[in-house]
Amino acid sequence: MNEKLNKIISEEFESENISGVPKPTLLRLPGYLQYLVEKKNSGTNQISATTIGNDLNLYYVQVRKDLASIGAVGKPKIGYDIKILIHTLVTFLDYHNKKSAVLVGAGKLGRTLLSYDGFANYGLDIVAAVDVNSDLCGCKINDKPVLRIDELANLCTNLKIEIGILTVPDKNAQEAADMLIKCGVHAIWNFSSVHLNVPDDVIVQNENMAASLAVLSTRLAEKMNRKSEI
Amino acid sequence: MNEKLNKIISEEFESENISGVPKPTLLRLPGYLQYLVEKKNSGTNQISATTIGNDLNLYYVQVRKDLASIGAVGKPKIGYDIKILIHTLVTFLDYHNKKSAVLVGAGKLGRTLLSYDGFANYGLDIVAAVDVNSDLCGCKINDKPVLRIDELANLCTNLKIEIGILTVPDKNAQEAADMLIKCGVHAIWNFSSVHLNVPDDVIVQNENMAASLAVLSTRLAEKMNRKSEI
DNA sequence: TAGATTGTTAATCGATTAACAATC
DNA sequence: TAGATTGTTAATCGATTAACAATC
Repeated sequence: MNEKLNKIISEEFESENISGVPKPTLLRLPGYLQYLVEKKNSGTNQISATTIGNDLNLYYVQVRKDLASIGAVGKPKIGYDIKILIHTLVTFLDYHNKKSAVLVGAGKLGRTLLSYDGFANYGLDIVAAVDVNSDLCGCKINDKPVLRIDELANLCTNLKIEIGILTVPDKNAQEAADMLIKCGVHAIWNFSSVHLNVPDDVIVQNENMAASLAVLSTRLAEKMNRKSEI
Repeated sequence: MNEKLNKIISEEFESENISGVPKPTLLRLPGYLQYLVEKKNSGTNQISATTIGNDLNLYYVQVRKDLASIGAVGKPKIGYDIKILIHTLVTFLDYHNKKSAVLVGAGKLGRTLLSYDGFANYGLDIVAAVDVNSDLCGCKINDKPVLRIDELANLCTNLKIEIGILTVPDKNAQEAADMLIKCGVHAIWNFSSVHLNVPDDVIVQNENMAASLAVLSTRLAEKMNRKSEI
């Protein structure tokens, strides 16, 4: 009994099956989209799972499964209509739908993200940034105002901000997250490397560069090891 | 037969069990380390898997499994010695070992990464950057020289660069990757959003912000949907 | 001692892979 | 028609979860 209770208590919010699609599948979808757009631009109209798999180094059965899971339909012998497939992906990934975001922490990383216009392709619209450092405030970066942190609440309610992008130093991350949540933000894209404690109904997506680097390091160390053994 | 051949051909290089540790486990390890260092700094000497699990919203059995998989040993009733545990993690993640890296593409993102000193904690040493834009070259960013791209080969051989960090625009990513590989780099940390085609013995780690954002978007859309249903 | 906690072995669950029928 | 390709159902594989014995 205690086992089970403990399990429930510590259950991670991170739901595995998002919109009925396995998380690994979801993570591959943007890759398909990116690839398909490129293919379409170079004049391709139809494409088979086999071709996609070959080009992206994925097993073609998996590609087919992934595409089937978001409702894409192809024709035997022909493959998928690339235009329809792109539309299916964009719709599923909700890139059509504009989502407003505020960025907290206008340091180097924050300003870099502010300057990047590519997010629009993913339906993400960073409307403004806030920072504790008043020296940074008042200016505009890439047409987006950097505001004083005490304007966060107004900003969020007036502009119906759904997403907070967290680019503050680690030591301020939890505090900043708490503020965002108090302001009614539904989701946090966390670029700090600390684990955030948030209520169950708030979504946290970690952009975990340390984790990514750890995988790289470990694989590299293993490779060099193998090499020196030979 | 054809099935199997095809499988082998399209097999992704990305090995799942790195150093005998499942990939999901490996991805959690940096989180443990980060947390434990913080705990140690606030005076904790021993810690149990239960406590770690509670604080990081993980099931405590999983924490124990993860720690066991890298050879950490604890004492019943007491838990793990935090100092030893940190050492075990750092050693496993190869953070002690300095790895030289060169950054290709000194645009906004590239310069941001150059300016970030935190990588040293992970054993990553960015020694220099290169760029095609000669206006950017010659200067130093965070004490790291930005060089002309034709100096890449010399740089790599002279300084025994193992890792290439790719922060060029998508359209130049494959070409830049090819150059890095020709220069003998063993691993590429890819910040572009294109799939790189590389030889089997080159490690690619994708820092896939688009994928991360896709997960966020989809979870958010789902949440808002649920909400509007009520 | 008693009970919290580790470590290990078994059961479950989910994703990938395989096999095969349907079809343009 | 023949064969490439899709879509579906079953088998395999691996990670998580559960159960329990060992122990400080």
